[in-house]
Amino acid sequence: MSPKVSKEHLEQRRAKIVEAATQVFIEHGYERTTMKHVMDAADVSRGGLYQYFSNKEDLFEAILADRLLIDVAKTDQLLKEKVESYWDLLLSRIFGESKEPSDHMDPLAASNLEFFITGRNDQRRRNYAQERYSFALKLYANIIEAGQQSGEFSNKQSGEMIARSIITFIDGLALDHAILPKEDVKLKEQSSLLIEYLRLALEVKN
Amino acid sequence: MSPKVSKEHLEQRRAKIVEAATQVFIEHGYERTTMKHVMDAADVSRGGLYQYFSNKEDLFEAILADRLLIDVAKTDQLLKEKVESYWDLLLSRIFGESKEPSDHMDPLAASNLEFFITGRNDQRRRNYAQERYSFALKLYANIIEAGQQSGEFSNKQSGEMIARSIITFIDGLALDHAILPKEDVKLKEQSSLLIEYLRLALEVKN
Amino acid sequence: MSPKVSKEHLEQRRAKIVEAATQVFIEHGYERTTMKHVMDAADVSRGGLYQYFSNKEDLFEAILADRLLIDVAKTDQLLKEKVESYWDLLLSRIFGESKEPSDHMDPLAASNLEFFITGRNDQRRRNYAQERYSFALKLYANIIEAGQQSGEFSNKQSGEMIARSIITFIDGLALDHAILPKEDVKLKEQSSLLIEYLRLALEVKN
Amino acid sequence: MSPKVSKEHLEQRRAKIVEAATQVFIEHGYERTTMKHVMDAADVSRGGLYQYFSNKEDLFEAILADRLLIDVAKTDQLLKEKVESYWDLLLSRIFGESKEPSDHMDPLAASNLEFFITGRNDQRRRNYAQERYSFALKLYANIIEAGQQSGEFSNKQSGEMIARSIITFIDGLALDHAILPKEDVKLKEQSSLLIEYLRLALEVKN
DNA sequence: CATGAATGAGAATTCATTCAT
DNA sequence: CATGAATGAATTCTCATTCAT
Repeated sequence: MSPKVSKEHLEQRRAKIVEAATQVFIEHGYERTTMKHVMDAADVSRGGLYQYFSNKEDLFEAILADRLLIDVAKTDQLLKEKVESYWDLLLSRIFGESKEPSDHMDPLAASNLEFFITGRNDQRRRNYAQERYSFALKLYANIIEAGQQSGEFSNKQSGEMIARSIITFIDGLALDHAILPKEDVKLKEQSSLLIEYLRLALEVKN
Repeated sequence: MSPKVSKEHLEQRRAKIVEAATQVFIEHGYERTTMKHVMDAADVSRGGLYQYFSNKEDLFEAILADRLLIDVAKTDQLLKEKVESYWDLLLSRIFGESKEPSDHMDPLAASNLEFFITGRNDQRRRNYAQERYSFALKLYANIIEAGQQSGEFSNKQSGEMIARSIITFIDGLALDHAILPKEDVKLKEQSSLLIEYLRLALEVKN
Repeated sequence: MSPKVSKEHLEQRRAKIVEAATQVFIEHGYERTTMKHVMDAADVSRGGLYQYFSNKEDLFEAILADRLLIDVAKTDQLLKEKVESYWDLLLSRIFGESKEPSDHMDPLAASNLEFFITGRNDQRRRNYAQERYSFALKLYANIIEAGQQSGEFSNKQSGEMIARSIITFIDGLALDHAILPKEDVKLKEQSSLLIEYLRLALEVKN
Repeated sequence: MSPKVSKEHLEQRRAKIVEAATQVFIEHGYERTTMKHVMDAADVSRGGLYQYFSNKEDLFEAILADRLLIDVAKTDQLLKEKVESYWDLLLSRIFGESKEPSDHMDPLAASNLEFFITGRNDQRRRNYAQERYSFALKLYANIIEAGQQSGEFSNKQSGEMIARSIITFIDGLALDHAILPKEDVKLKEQSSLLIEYLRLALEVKN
């Protein structure tokens, strides 16, 4: 009994839904998008949608997981390519390849925050949030601690705490960016301040 | 001519609703609380509730406004009492009277963020968010700039940008505190890092 | 124990409510006006309003009754003044003093129809409707029959049936006038047709 | 790809709702019927009902549209069959196949009037009313004008105005029939008067 | 597997009427 | 008498989820 449809076909269909749903979530936010929105955007039937994702939460988590995978892949490549300096590595981790502050932010970030904040009383969601947090924390902390051991960074501050404060600040930026007009957040300038701070805190040589 | 009930009674009733609603919002968050929740908690009838607040948004904004008033009053008093050093003033503005990092956070903060983030596509809500942001920004910026002019703080960094980054970081803390278990946010430690950073950025003497 | 307030005062108050309510009913129609609308327009308190009229239906009926009284008074005067010809009498009864078709209609007529048609399943309302119908019928019929007896009108058609058809046609006009744009109803022209018809049916000499 | 249920099934279901709703509207009138009434009568769930009709207004308009279609079909057939005399055509248009006054009236007529009269301040409803009026007007006017051109009717009166007055009178009849007891309206007799009038106005030969 | 019709719990809001002061 | 706060029944509409075909 071979499956009626190929695995690729299923994968394609799923990918199409994920992509369409991402756009919908970006546009309407997590709470306000309905399964109907997704159905229409992905051109799937109700039943079809539920075949792949058993509810809105599941769908959103799938999007997050997919993106995490991509993110991890990027980081892995980063680690392979450029280890000239941990400082550069840290910057590219924070700001992407350009290693420079930009006035752009992941368009899904707002819905992301929304997802976790509206679900903060739900244990499942809390666990998921924590998992993701731990993951990100480890990522930053590893880089910083490696830099400290190599002597590139100072040991004055705990690497983990610096990592935490990076995440906190970026979360704050994402939040304000979601809520306020661009003129108010000054994404770029604030990012520069963050770099400035890190340079001081880590006593980066150069 | 003679009103049925005294003005105080009305105020009391309103206050009772506001208080009860605050607890409900703290417990369930903004999106998840329903007017029914509030009715039950405040022991008011449906109609009674709607007499005072014409919908959930209105009710929540009333709570925010009430709290802002209290906050402003506190700040005013602060300004009258202690102007020994702008550094102290800034700290008491950030952490309250104790001027010290604590592991406690305004319990309504989470719903607050939720309110603004789920309503980020609503113009009315955006305006409201911006208004509140501007208000807070001015508050911090004024203190910092006064400190700079007095020579207590360095001019190296723009006072306004520092003010912005304080807000961003605090927002990030509130967000993470809402979502993650206490052990992860390390409110107190991160607050200390913030102080450390400000000390560096403002080149506070002492 | 003399009453605390004079009877005139009460009458004035009542009249004020009736007048304001009339305007409100004209503007919003019967179903759509709320007691709140009336309260605001008449500048009375809720309780005050209910003191005079125990509900919306009662209020509306009071308005109708008041207007009927005025109408009856006018007719009485008509009868005293001008009995030169029953034809003239009939016309002034239908079109008012001018005895001529006009493009204007009692502004309350629409709410009137609405009142009776939405309440057509209510026995009380039906009775009231019938009462008013009988009254109007008698009015027209009396004039026509008197004209027939005087020889001014022909006996070919039953006076009562003509009276009925006058009412029916006027009701139809009121209805169409309420619903359709002025251009479509052609109130004046249709009224002229009615006269034309009556002239034929009654074989009016002149 | 394969739809769950046949198109016929959907049509049947829709038809069932329309039919049930028609009965409900006849019984309670437009304003007084609630979607719950319809749900119960049609044995549909709330969601099911809203799947087909997005609100009460939509539902009612659907009923009207369905009936208009039937009406148009009947007229078309009429036109094909009997063009012996325009007079007969006119009568069958007014009174149906029997061409004779009857003491019966479309049971939905009352709700129909109610629908338009309670919605007279709503632009959408007004447009709809006008559209329907224009349609009916053209229908009558066409017949009369054709009769005038053929010489069967006199040109003395404008065909369009006669058409208007027919509609006005029928509307009046429907109104009175909705509100008053049968004994008062005398539908049959008044219809005869209408015929009499038309015969005079059009100077019908025979 | 895919479809989309059907379900029904639940939330918001309105308003006539009552009644304590 | 007058006031207007309080009540709560009633209604509309939405949407996640199920399930027969």
